[in-house]
Amino acid sequence: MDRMDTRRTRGAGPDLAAVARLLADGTRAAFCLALLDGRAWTATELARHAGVAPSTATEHLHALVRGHLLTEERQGRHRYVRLAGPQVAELVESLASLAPEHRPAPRSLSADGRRRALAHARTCYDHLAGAVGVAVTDAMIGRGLLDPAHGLGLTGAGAAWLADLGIGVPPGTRRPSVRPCLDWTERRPHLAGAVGAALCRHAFDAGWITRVGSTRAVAVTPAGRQALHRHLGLPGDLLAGR
Amino acid sequence: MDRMDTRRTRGAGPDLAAVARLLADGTRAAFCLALLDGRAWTATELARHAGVAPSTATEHLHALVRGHLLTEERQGRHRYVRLAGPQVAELVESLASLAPEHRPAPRSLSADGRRRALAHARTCYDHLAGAVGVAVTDAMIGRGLLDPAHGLGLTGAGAAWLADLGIGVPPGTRRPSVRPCLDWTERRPHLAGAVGAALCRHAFDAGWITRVGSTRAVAVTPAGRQALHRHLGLPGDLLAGR
DNA sequence: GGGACGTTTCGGCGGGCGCCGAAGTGTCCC
DNA sequence: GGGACACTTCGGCGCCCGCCGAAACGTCCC
Repeated sequence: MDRMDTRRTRGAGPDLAAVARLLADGTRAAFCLALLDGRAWTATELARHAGVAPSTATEHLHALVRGHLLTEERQGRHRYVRLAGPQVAELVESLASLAPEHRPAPRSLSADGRRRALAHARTCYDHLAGAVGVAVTDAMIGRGLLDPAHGLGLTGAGAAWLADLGIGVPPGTRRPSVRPCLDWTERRPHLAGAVGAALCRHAFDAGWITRVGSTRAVAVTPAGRQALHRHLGLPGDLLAGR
Repeated sequence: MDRMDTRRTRGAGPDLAAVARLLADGTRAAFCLALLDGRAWTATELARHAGVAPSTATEHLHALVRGHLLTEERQGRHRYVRLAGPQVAELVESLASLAPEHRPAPRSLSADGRRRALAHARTCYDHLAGAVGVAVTDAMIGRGLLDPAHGLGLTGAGAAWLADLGIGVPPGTRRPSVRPCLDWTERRPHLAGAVGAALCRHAFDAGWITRVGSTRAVAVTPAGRQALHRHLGLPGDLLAGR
């Protein structure tokens, strides 16, 4: 029997495998995890982040762009890449959530700490996730700012609340203003979409939250605790972390 | 520089890549797509389905079980495997939804037809998805059988409605009785969880829907159209497909 | 123009891994 | 017991592909 015949593994096969193969490499996976912060990175930044030569990074980025997981944007001698969309971010998140690191009974103490920090509060693409993200969403529903009956649509009161905080939501965006996004720790929808992104950006700008090191985990600052208590009635102990 | 140092690709790397690598092979992907019907398959069935030797299938199944994507159950000389849970099914679905086959502007006419059939109605793990699945869920919300305010919880009227149809939902199950599941065609939650599974099973048993060939696509039968119109008020033309 | 720098292309190397067939183990049933 | 059958283990083959460094290309800025 001809060998070529049996080697359909890498060649034809279901298209599903082609997408998975893009994320099956440690370096490309590291790129996507880094890009999960929603920002655009240059090729060199990603190369240094993952610890590979620039030429290697170029090849990986080509593959990811060709596979429609990333979009690129050239500016002068720089090449910026970002995740191609929320679906890609969700895919990366759900892959990570099935990894051994996030399975019950974690191995090491440091891994456990990392896991808990991420479960508490983190960015998911461009909005807040984790226990804090879910708590914020629940509080907004409880105060009538979001309408759970219409896919977490923004109510009139919600729009006023945002305006009151000085949070503007770009109206021209194609994305639905709010969109539920399942959380891997809570398995419950939380606030994504344009509103979620705007809220998250404001929380960073106003110093409510800060990034923990260079990870996706975030910490709620004392000012953030105060603000979230005043504006949403969230209890201080929930936001204290741990 | 030592070569071992730079070869962290396959070895260490982010755990995300390890999960993706399990689905990055055409044969393993074919296994998971087949298992997406929610049933348990034997190793030999899967081997024949994917066109590989039994020994090859064994190795793949070991990898998938070790990676917690599949669970196994030995019965006599048979080894049954099934997807490890709804999260895995969702992962496989979202990988497939990002594959070129499901991207806008499909290539061939046959691929287009397949795509449309799947978009219309299909099984997703153990419940209904596609336009029909979403329509059923919407109708149930509209009739007060599901409560969108509590994560698509079953209302009292909903429980009575199910009982009236003779649909029993196993109470001992750990899974939440209803659970939203995002649809790749509609990008909207539809009815999953124990209730979704029971409803889907009943629809098959009562002859409301039938499988199209050996794919995951399903067709609504004339009897099914009648039943869905009577019990949920769904219009006949929506269910006619195409 | 010329140097600095971000990015790309290309060759070459080497390990990982998916494939098979043959032989071995366990289960079922006559 | 003995044969059929589902599954597993093992050895070997060969391709895929990720890695690098060197050199080329573009852009920017002095």
